[in-house]
Amino acid sequence: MSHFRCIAKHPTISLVESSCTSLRQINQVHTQLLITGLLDDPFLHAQFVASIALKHPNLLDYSTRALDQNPNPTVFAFNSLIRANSKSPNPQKSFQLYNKLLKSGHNPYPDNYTFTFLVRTCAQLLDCEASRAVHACVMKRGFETDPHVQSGLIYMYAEMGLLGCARKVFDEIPLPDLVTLTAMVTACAKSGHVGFARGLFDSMPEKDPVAWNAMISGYAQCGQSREALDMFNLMQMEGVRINEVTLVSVLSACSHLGALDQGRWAHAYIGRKKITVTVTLGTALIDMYAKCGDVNKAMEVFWGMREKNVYTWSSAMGGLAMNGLGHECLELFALMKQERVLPNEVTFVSILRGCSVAGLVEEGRMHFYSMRKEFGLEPIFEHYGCMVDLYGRVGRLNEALDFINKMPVKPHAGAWGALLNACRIHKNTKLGELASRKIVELESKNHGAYVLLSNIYADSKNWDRVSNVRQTMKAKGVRKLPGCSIIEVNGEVHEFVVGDKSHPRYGEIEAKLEEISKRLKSSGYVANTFPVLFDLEEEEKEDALCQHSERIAIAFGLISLKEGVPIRIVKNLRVCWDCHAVTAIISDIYNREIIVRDRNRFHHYKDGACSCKGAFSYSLFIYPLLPSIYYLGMGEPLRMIDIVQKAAGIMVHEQGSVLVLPRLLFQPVDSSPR
DNA sequence: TATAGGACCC
Repeated sequence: MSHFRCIAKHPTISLVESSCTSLRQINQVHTQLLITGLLDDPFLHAQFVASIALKHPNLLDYSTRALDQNPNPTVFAFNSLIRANSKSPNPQKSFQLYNKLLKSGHNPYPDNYTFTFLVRTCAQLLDCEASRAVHACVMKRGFETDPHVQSGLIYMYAEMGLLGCARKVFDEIPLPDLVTLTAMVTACAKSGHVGFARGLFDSMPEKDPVAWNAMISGYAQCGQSREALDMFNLMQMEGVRINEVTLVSVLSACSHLGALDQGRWAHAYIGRKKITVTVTLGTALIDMYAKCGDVNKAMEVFWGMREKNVYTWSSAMGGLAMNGLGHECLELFALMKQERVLPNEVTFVSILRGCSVAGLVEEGRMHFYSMRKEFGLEPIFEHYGCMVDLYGRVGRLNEALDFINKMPVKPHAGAWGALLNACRIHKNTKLGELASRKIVELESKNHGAYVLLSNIYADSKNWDRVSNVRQTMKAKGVRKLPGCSIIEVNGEVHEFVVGDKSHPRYGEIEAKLEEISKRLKSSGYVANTFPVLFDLEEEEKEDALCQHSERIAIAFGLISLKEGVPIRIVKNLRVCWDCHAVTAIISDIYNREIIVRDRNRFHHYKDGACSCKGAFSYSLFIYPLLPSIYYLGMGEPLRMIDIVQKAAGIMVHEQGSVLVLPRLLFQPVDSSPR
């Protein structure tokens, strides 16, 4: 049998890897190998075990059993199984395999590979004790000088948040090489010390694509998306080879920034360089397009993908829900079930959000209960929050409260937040007080809870209490996050904060803001001076001219983008009511499409209307009045300009009686994604 | 066989 050692892979093994997709086919090959006695060869046996373990992670039991079918399994066979298990839902099993390896007596001893995989298991489990034990074994067996083991240990400690330990391993390496340096760069970035990671990266005498990718994904994961893109540009300038991993990180950064141009460029690059669109890369593309507001393109990518997994489906469904297309999201779920792709927890978050934006309470309930019954998935906080939102938004406040009280886990701030928001919409002061008290108990610095509560008091003209809330906030040092908007112009990302005057073109921006203000006035717009909406950003306004970050960004978009090019803005907070109204009017008077992504959804403004419909009121920290007036007394959208004037009238005269209309009246303004 | 390894909800 020794001749098998001379060839890279036995043809039968190649068969397992390439064409065996079903258990039945693998069984056939397996039987063949058993009958012919080929499995008695330890080398071939190891190849067989390894190929099943790594290519078919869902058949781990099968490959584990196959390990026993050779009396002298090699350490390679053990290592492959340990590796496969470290990535599985039950990583502990790799420890059992390690014990088995130690007990198997004769030739196989753990080697450096064994430990690089065991270390991954520890990182997966976040088990400090196991980590220390594994590190001790590494020392005992003398592998502490192996660069791969070293970098594995660095990775392990970083994953556990023990950067000090990672550092210690690193410092003991006399001459760190590319691999260990890269591991340390990753460790620093993962622990949030991305600046330090960069310093280390810059000090590296040589850098390969892996090192560059580590740095880019480090920035992307720390939320420093702009730096990630800068790094990517630098990487290109240096002529470093760009691969799939690079592009996934880049697309992820684009998603966070809403940098559609850069994302499109990356997509075109993939096409130009004929890079294979794998499931991961395709999913990253879908996510990018959806989060940049181009849901049509996201779906185009989705339909074009041959292979789709649960990530792909969840991503597309989440994108549809986020863009207000709840019915389409549910349709997609039906299709997903038809294709027999098993949903996971994340899929259900998308489904429930879809139900929420479409106002489908019963359907949402049905899906929520089917999670456990049909799919054995335990609901997590997000799902409970979605359910409270589902009941609350249509005014079924008691059911929402009931739902919270019956939660098998301690209700989190998000669940109470959804209720509080519903109380604001439906003017339930008493329940609103309860909800906000609960939130503050859980998160004493949750500014959203204070803002919403004060809005509820303001609705009932209880000004004393409004100022009480404001005082409490001051006393407790609760501050609102500064609003910040970004806009991409010619592939460059510009960032504006409230009252920002730092931009080099601020002079032009200011002139544009004044012009906008004038044109708004002449179109009949009355500036939002209603005391009803207590908006903390109000305090930060510097003059009569609205200085909210998205307005500055819009003004900049108007002066710097060609006519007809949609203005795309990404905001870190929710858009406020006034900006929402104003943006719609700007879209009309400047005949410009404006797309704003706020904290968790999209607003597509066109010809004076916004696509968000009722979805404007979503969870915590929102200004939910608009949708109620949006469709007032009509089956179809009013022009924004009318709405604003109407709203002004209504709000001035009848603050307490703005009606929330049944969701059935909401007509989609958007086109269908397909 | 290993270092980067990424995508869906947060």
